[in-house]
Amino acid sequence: MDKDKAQEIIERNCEGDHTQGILAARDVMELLSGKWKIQIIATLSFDGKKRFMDLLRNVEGIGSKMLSKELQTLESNQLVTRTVCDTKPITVEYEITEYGKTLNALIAEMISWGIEHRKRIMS
Amino acid sequence: MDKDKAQEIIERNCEGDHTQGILAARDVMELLSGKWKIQIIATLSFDGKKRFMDLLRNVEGIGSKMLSKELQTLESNQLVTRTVCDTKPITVEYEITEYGKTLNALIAEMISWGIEHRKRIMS
DNA sequence: GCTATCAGTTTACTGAAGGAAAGTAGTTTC
DNA sequence: GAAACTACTTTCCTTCAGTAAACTGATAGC
Repeated sequence: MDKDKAQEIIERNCEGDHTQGILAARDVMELLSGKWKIQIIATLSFDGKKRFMDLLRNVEGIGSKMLSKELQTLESNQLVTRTVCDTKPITVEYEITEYGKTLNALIAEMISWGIEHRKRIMS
Repeated sequence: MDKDKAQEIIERNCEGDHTQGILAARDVMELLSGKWKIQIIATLSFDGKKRFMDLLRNVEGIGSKMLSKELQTLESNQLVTRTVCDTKPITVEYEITEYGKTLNALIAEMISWGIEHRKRIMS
């Protein structure tokens, strides 16, 4: 999203009733709420498909209970897909969906703002 | 942020170690965590400065304890300013800072994604 | 004196988030 | 037959986010 478009969205929300916009932003926060969802989505976005154990190792600090729960809600929101592979022992692959990829711009915005924020905090 | 820049950020994170990016995104989620911060920031961004009671009325559903607590953390993060006015009875004005305004692009991105998401959920 | 407004604080409670560790179930390797 | 790997699930526990309602203390109007 370019700066003019961002400004346009903000301005559209400034005239009169901006309940819808705020509700929409709130939905997004809820969808991505908690300590892990962004990390899981980002990992799958950056590295491509991964198995359960790979995620357990790559998403630093998460436990199996949390990972399993978070993956379920991400799947129910159609942000990732789950594929059982007929290997021995069975493995399960998780991959980000096309829809999940539409979050890239938002995540990129978070990363760039977050990095600037870190710089500000440090100094 | 335009699409190319978003893509560039994502790609930069894809090569090798992307811990910093994920940590930065996590920071942002933490900074904006909870049910109210985005709503408060958005209200102050859209409508300009507001007093405590105005916010209590405008941020739908919030109670005075939460509002007071959230405003304190937003102030400590330099996203809003608090100004006591020498009126009778005293009033306090909250206003978004220049720094807080740099969140506009992120909030706009959330709103636009959220609105598309709502459309998808409805149909 | 009674009520109301302003900007909160205090107390007491509930429910959800999250962590640690053990258990389940199938398969393969030693 | 024991251990190890796969992908979880279950149980138990603690901490924190959030809510409701009462209270504070100053001022102002009726």
